[in-house]
Amino acid sequence: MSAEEPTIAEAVLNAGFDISTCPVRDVMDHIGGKWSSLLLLVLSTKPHRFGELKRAVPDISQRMLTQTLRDLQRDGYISRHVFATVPPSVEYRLTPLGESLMPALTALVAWAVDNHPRIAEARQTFDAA
Amino acid sequence: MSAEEPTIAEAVLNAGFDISTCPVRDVMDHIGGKWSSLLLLVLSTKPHRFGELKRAVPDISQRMLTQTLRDLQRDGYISRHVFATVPPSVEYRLTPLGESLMPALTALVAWAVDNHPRIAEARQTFDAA
DNA sequence: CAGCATCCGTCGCGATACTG
DNA sequence: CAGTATCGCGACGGATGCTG
Repeated sequence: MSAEEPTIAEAVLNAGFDISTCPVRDVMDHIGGKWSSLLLLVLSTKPHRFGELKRAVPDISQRMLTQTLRDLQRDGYISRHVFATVPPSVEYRLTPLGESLMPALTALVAWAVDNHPRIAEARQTFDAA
Repeated sequence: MSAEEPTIAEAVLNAGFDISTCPVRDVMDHIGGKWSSLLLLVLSTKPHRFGELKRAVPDISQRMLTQTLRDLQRDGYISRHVFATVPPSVEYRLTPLGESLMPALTALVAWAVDNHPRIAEARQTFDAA
């Protein structure tokens, strides 16, 4: 049964991918957002407060930070803890589910770092024509 | 030097991530597109012609198929081979660079398949409140 | 400090029609 | 068969100002 075992790609493809049930779309469409992966990466080092996240990702707007954090929370990647202090503070941290995603995500990031020069080169070559 | 070795996340974060140089953004922003990962997945099984890709991903528009393929080609993930037959046929296949990406990408896909139920559950819980 | 509300521009993406 | 061209909408996302 090992000789003709379908690859992961084949398995997913053969399952068909209706937009409502396809895990690839459901997951990729969310962590593929403009800020999601970056925020997950930041939170993977340690829990952060709202302001810390804003400073860690300088060019994110307050609006998108709030919205992206809520989306990540909704999907169960991160948790939100409110401390009723004065002034108030809110801490965000990865959930176990979020942590379980990190190996795969960092693998992709590591690939990106390694192959970034090659991509830049490919782009130059393509644009030259 | 192994005790305090920075993680991949820390390394990327400490390097700062200007929008022009950050590999995470540069790569994620592209393969995070609506169709990119799906097409790469399809092409990872074997080379496909334009029409085959269209049938393999039924709900993609011709416009987005053309555009996404061109973007993937520009970044060096796939190559395009024209056969001057009648009628004409064009074959797309992964480049070595594209193939080198697949392990990391399929790892993410595998995670998505495994944890899809958990995400759906998290969403339900969140939306209930 | 940690948001929410509003306005507004950009662009991703689909639908349709046309071409070599 | 494998595209290109044009149109249009809706979502994404930035800037600004207000609140508990």
